Amino acid sequence: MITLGYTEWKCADFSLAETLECGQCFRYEKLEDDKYLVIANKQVMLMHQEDDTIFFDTEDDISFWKHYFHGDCDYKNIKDILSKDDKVMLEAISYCSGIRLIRQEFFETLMSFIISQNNHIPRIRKLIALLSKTYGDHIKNDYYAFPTAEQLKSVTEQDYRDLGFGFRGRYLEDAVKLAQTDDFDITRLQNLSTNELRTQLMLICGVGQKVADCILLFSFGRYEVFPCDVWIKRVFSYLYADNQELSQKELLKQAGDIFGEYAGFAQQYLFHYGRSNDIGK
DNA sequence: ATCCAGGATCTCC
DNA sequence: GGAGATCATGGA
Repeated sequence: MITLGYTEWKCADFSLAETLECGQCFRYEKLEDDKYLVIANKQVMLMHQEDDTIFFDTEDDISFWKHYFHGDCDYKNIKDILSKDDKVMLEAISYCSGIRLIRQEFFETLMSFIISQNNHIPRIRKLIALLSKTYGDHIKNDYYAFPTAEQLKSVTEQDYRDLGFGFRGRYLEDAVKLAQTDDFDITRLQNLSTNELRTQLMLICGVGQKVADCILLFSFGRYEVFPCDVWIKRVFSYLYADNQELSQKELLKQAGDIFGEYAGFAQQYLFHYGRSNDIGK
């Protein structure tokens, strides 16, 4: 394949590496020369970064990718607000100041974070790639689009188990079934309040509050939610609660009081900073 | 080898 | 409605 040229995108407050590798997204590969291959929107895109410019290996329109990487959001303003009078957050943000919250497709996010529960990130990525290769559309080389709910409609719990999804097979089957009902019509979901949407998502067997909150944050742009997983429990307790163990309810209340409408951004900075430095472990 | 993972559910009380 | 066991699997 002959590469005709790149399309450049200059974007401040953006690190491609941090954004892809901070745990919010599972469909990328790091290649040599610090180039990244990202699969989304039924396409495989090669990209790399030089200073504050991203180079996309295409001459086509890249408006999808600008939207995908939350290009219309002023991160400097958010970081200033979060780090004002908060030395802990200032430290976390300086560690990974280029994280952006990726806008991911709903069904893929739903399935991916069901798969994520009680699982390691490298294995999550492997299972998602396997699911895509088994049921998704071929794109090119060994890359496959994430399957649609329609493509998964007759896949059974046992099929998932045979592929290595373990106890999550039952959850995945239920998620596909419900995702195809009118109640899960994407336009209807988008018009729900955050609390209504969370309640709706948690009707799926296998979707608890943490998975629902990841979907709210990564797919519906509900930036006030604060997904609370084992790492956030450790990191937040250590950095903000004098290392005392907080119940999830108490932690969410405190995080909401401190970070307000930008809690989701704060969560990403804390998660990546804490996990990369083994904070609280 | 043994522990544990971007949890949720089920089963007790 | 809160604590504890259980769930599959493989990476570290």
